[in-house]
Amino acid sequence: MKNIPEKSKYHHGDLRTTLLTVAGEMLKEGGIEELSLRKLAARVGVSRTAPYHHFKDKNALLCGIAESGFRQLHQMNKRSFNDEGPSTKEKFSSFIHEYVNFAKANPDLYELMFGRTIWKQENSTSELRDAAYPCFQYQVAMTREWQQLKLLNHSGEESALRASQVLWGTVHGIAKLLIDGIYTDVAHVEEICDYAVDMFLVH
Amino acid sequence: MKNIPEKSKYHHGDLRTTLLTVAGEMLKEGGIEELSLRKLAARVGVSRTAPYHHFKDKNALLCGIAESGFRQLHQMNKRSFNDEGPSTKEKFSSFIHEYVNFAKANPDLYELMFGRTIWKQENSTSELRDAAYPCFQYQVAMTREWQQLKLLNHSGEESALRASQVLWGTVHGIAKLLIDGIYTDVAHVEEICDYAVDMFLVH
DNA sequence: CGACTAAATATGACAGTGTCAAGATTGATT
DNA sequence: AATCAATCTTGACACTGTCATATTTAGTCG
Repeated sequence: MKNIPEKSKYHHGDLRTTLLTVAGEMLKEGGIEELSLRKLAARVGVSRTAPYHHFKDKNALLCGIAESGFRQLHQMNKRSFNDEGPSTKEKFSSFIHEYVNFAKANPDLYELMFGRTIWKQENSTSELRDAAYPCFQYQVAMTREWQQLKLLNHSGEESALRASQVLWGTVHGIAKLLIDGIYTDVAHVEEICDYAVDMFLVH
Repeated sequence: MKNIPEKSKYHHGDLRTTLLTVAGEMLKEGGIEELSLRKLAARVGVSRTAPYHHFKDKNALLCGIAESGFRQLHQMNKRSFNDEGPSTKEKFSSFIHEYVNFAKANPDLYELMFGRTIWKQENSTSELRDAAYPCFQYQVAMTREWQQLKLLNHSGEESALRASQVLWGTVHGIAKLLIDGIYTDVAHVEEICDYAVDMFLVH
């Protein structure tokens, strides 16, 4: 059993978790560009290379942070979708709003989760993919149900995968435009989301 | 003395343009992470700090590259929208497809154009904004026309701005998910775009 | 309990980055 | 012909990620 040491200075005991936590804090404070391994190590009170015994490289650490982000997002979607209270239509609207608001509330985490940094050219850890793919698939499952209930505007043959790719594209795009600073009127996010919902619903 | 074979010229003559061109090439070849000022300078055959007489810093150079990207994109939209041949519905479909294919064909340029690198925290040059904003506004104008022709699915009060924000969000999101390596099936882009078009059209 | 091993941490080093300060060279203007 | 501002170079600095190597500690086994 590992007990959290209080005075032991050489061996930290729980460095991996601490690194992830503190790195998450730094991400929230100063964005990805302020997050360097050296600053992180200094803040945790450890040498510059100590993190390398818990993460293969910086990319692996970033994957670790993103991993927890995907678990959060997945859980948020599940909780919302399984809520017995609201109607299906309301839950569809909630999905759009909550997704965008998640990105708005955690801009740097979202940026990391979906940025090319960790996804491009085989950078993604298998652990990251294990957290992300179920999250993606859940969105397809939700879309399938909305589709079967004839909620979504569409003609021709239905495809839950294609529809979810479009829906996801929409929320992702809106979120990205917001947090990258291109949409400057953050105040109108809800209006944009409402409009998106209205454009997708069948009338 | 220092005699560079062929033509030894201390003053380059057109360094600013050359830097933008070569930087664009390097961006296309190895992505943004391979584009460093020092490598650029070396490739152009100039000292590391020479670029600083033409661009305030690296960010200004990146803004310059993105600038031409926005002019390209704007022109593409204009040409497509003013084409007399196809129907309005077909032009709406073209917009979606062409936008996503532009991003697919120039992934790193697109990434740069819409990335937080140049937009976040007052990084954007005024010249960049002068190129980008008209491009954005043109998309609103196109959307307004589609809306007035009752092409787009929607109930309630219409807003060209809101609709264009949603449409733009959709194409931007699909493009981003593609070029960031999250959608791995690049082969199905056209299908996704077709599906998006179908979801937005009124039936 | 002591010895040994493997895990965890530290130090030094290296190549790479953006960018500033100060000096060198040049083309154009006076 | 002399001057001057624009242009380019060299040197330097503080960062960064990461490797090789040495040091310390925790856990295990005899």
